Amino acid sequence: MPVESVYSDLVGRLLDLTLPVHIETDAKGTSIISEGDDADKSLLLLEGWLAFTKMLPEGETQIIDIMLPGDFAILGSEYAPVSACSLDCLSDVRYLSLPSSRLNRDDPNLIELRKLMAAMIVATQARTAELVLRKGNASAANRTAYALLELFVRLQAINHVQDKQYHFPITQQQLGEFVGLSNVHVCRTMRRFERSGLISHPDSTHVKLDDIDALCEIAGIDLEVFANEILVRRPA
Amino acid sequence: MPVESVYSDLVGRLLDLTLPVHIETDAKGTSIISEGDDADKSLLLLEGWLAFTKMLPEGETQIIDIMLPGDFAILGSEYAPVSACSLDCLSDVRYLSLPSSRLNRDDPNLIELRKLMAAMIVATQARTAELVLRKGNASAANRTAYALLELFVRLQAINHVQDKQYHFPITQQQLGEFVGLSNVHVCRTMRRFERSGLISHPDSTHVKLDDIDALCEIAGIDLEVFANEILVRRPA
DNA sequence: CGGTGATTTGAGCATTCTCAAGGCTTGTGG
DNA sequence: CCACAAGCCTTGAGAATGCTCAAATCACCG
Repeated sequence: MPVESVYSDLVGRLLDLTLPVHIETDAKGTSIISEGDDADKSLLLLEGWLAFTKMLPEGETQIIDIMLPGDFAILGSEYAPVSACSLDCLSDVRYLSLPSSRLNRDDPNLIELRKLMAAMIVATQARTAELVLRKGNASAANRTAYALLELFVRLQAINHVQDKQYHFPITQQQLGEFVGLSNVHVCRTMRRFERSGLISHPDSTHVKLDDIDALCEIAGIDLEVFANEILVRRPA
Repeated sequence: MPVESVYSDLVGRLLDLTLPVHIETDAKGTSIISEGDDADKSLLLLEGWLAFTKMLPEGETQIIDIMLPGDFAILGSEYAPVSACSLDCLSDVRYLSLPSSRLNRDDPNLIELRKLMAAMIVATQARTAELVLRKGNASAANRTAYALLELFVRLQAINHVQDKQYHFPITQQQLGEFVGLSNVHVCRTMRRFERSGLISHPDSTHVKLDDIDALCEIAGIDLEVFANEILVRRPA
């Protein structure tokens, strides 16, 4: 399903403004931007999964945030033009690239657009805050369950979940880089979930959350409260 | 030193706009906002230290980000009005509270103001990304050295560092909540630094970084590159 | 000078990591 | 259609980092 139908307000507004916007595409594995690059622009993801990543000098990689279709992010701004992260394609992607200067003019249409962008920034910060919380204090099971639920909630909001099941294009290694575990321990944890009947793998690129209540229990979240925090509350 | 002189452009612009802005004050230990509260506003810190915090159900607290004088943060926005974090005073503070609606109008003065705000958001995201990176992969020494250097760089940018030394109003417990270590292990790590001559404590509320190069080595950062990423590059 | 809260140090324990090896799946070329 | 290669998943065993519990010391404040 094209995300345009879901996020039609934001995308529609952008296109209405006749901004010099063109859709770009990149293949899985490509790096759109590298840490330290100059980038005075924002990005709206239309299709696929993107990861903000950082590396320690020793080569350890960390995924800071995963962008899903419809998500918006500021990569850099005029007075802070250095990208703090790399931006890697976890799957094939389509996105809009938006120069900062185009979004900050006096134009009544932009007021509404900026409201939406502010909401997305707040949502992103909320997600990252949850990630930090879990990395600091939580067990491997907690973090893994949380990651599966976060993706579930966000994908559900854009109609990418069917029958508690969604497309999962990343490896256990990458999931580990996201939640802060070794690939080995991700595997153990997921296998444990599977054997307990919490999740299953209909095929190698999908995951199904069979017992969402149990996962919420392990992750320590109330699904409804959680969704309120990390999703943009769309204007009616 | 009043931060107004340093951040005069941002504060000055705010005051110039005759926005209905008034300075608020709160005492150390106070909670300005709680996780889940409605908050459709932003905040500009003038003096003192603030912490964004979150808690797991079991009671484990995590500091997500520390705000220092001059820092700006969006707490919530119209379409994402629920605060994802609590906001606690690590010291006595003075700050401006700014309703979102006031910052998003058609007004030439606001264009420049929004540029500054965008830069602060990017800087905050960069800091948080670094924090996530370190929580995921780094040792206790790395994380502790990093935290000390992050505060050093940020405080230096607002002239709050003298002779490699700065005011440090938080406990080891709180530092642990920030870097994701137990208070016991923070203590061990800091004592090790002290015995190795990397840091010292001129008095109980100050810390001095005696060997910054060694700390950078441990934290795995290049101070100049790092400053470029996490600081706002001020317009000339 | 007692009391409260913070820091310091020790000892044992637990979670997760690293290293290693085997199996499975997918794609490619003969 | 089969053989092989590459990448990913799975499982085991030992090692290490950081945690918890506990107790002693220290600093500040009324």
